[in-house]
Amino acid sequence: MKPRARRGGGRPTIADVALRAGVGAITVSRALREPGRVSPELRRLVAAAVAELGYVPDRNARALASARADVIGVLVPSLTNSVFAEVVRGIYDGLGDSHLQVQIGHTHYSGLEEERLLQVFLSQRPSALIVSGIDQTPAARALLENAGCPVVQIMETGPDPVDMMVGFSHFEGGRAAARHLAEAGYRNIGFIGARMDPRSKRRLAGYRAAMEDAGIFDPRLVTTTTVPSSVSLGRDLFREARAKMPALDAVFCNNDDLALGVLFECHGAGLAVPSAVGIAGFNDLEMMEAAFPSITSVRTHRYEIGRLAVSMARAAISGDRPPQPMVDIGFELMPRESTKRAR
Amino acid sequence: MKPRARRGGGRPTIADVALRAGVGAITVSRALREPGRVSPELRRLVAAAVAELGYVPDRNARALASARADVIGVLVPSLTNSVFAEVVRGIYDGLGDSHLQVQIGHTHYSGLEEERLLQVFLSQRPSALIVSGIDQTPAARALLENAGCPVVQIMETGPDPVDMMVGFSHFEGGRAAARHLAEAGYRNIGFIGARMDPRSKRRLAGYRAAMEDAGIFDPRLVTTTTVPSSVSLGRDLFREARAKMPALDAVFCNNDDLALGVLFECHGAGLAVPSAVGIAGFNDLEMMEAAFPSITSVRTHRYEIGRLAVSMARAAISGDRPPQPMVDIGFELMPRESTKRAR
DNA sequence: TTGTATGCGTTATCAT
DNA sequence: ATGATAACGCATACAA
Repeated sequence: MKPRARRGGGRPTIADVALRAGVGAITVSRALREPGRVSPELRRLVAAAVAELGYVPDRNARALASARADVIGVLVPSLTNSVFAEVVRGIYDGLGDSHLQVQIGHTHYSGLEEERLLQVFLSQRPSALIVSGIDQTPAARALLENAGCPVVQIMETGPDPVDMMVGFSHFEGGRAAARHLAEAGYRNIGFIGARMDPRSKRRLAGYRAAMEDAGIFDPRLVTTTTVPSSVSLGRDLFREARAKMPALDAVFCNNDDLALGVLFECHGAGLAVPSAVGIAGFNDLEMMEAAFPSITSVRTHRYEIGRLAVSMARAAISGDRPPQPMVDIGFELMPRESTKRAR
Repeated sequence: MKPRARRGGGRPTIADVALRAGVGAITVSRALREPGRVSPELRRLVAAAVAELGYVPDRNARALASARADVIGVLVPSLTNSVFAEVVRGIYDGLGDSHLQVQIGHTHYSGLEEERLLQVFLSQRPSALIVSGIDQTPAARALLENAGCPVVQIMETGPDPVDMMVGFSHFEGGRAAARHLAEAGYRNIGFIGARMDPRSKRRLAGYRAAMEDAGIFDPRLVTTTTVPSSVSLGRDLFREARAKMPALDAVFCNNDDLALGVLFECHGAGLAVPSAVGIAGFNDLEMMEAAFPSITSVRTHRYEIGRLAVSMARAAISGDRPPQPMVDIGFELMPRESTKRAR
């Protein structure tokens, strides 16, 4: 039977390299993936042949043969949330010179969407999976447990990790912020929250705990909505909160966007910050320090979470799982002008 | 010879489906990809078998066999820049129900890094490529021209597209902002710019053109740095600009982060906005409208650019290239309080 | 340490 | 419209 024309684009294959180097194809394969298992001499020959031919391994063929794609799947709620944008930056940076590729999926804060994306991702047999939060649906949880690859849950800590975990306690973060406001001398400290995803709810719980500790909790101090967060929403919610509780003299905001909105609303309404109104945010975006007055916030280590998640995943892929499968990376209260109340 | 155990994870394959449906494997393949070429009857049989077995096609095998991955490569400077985060959101949304996956690469504003990523991406034979800007290195340009897949350049318009293009004129955007400030009655209108990537430079050129038209250009009005943009940098640059030109009565900022910084610096220094200082930004982030006073900006249609780029790419993949390979999506000047100078 | 034979799951080619 | 067969390029299993 007559040999057919090659279907591929004529790119050099591993066989071409092997021929050129005068070795077997498998030796080329090994020299590229596990250089330690090939003699230095052959390794050199292979490297030379690769360079001369401009050989680039075909990822698709590799994935098919090994039943494993060099892909790390990442599930985040949204990339326009700059907090997750920074997590993703940390993830990319954590990749370093590995041949791993990142595949990002947006859950849009939906557990069902997370489930669906998990199915899609899993169908490619990723090398590892990074998912946001600890509130997966039971189905998603089952998928993760049977993923057959390392899994890292990020942004939060909690009991019962699927596999590995890097994050911090949003409850404690919320509590620290509220406690700070109370200690600064504010008495009617409101909570303003948008979107109210699970992490926001835990911040609210932390706020409540601190308020109850100080004996100054009042449910009317809490103003939330499921609407996505924005600066203008911060203005709106603050107006709403003040209408409900005119005595309000401070607010802890769900996140920094809202806090910025509150600051602008105060400017607009002629309310002095921090003397008439204290403001605290969450996440400590860069602008908090630059605002006038500068805004108190809870710094979260988003970039580091991304980096660490990848490094744990890579370790697990390599077979040496981190001794510490669960890392609480903490947070840091950043007290600033916006909560310096004159007593 | 004895049959070996299956290497794969035991997932049903196309052969299993074919057996179950009582058809050939290729018919299953076709029924899934080009239903129109399979008789309705067999199509039904195949669909049933797929459902019963829970068959999911193996992307890797598909990519290997067809020499084409269902991946659309996207190259952006950075994801922490919220402008590009929104572009990417548009891209994902534009995917709709297609089976395409997105692969994102960060060039970090480096032409060389863009070249490198292009090599990596190309090695997977993507279905399409979306790249940012029009300032590719000659090598990158050559790679794109020989990519063998549709290419969309985004964010800018310009002569000589590689293939397709969606964007707007940064020159005209900069010119419109500067002209607006001049028409508002400001005389000593500064330009503040960070990073100064090619697009920023074109905005600067637009600013200069408008200033020269008005006969009020002075090189000392321009303050730039290659440092990445941030709110605090906006404060610093504005201080620097004022030190250089005490008569400064307005600034057009490279982007909204800087503009916000200028606003805060004015607040801190007791400079009234817009009466003492006019401020205009670029991109029109959500917070511009919510700021106090609200900040004039040039609205750019980032999300739409992402959506459109994908829809053009998808059309080209399907063989029907858009009649209009080059789309200028425009921009919109958003005049606000920050430039309402009392004459 | 190196090589041989074989399989990975799918699609392109060609024939019917 | 449907099917048989041969790639696709690489990695696994096993032998040497």
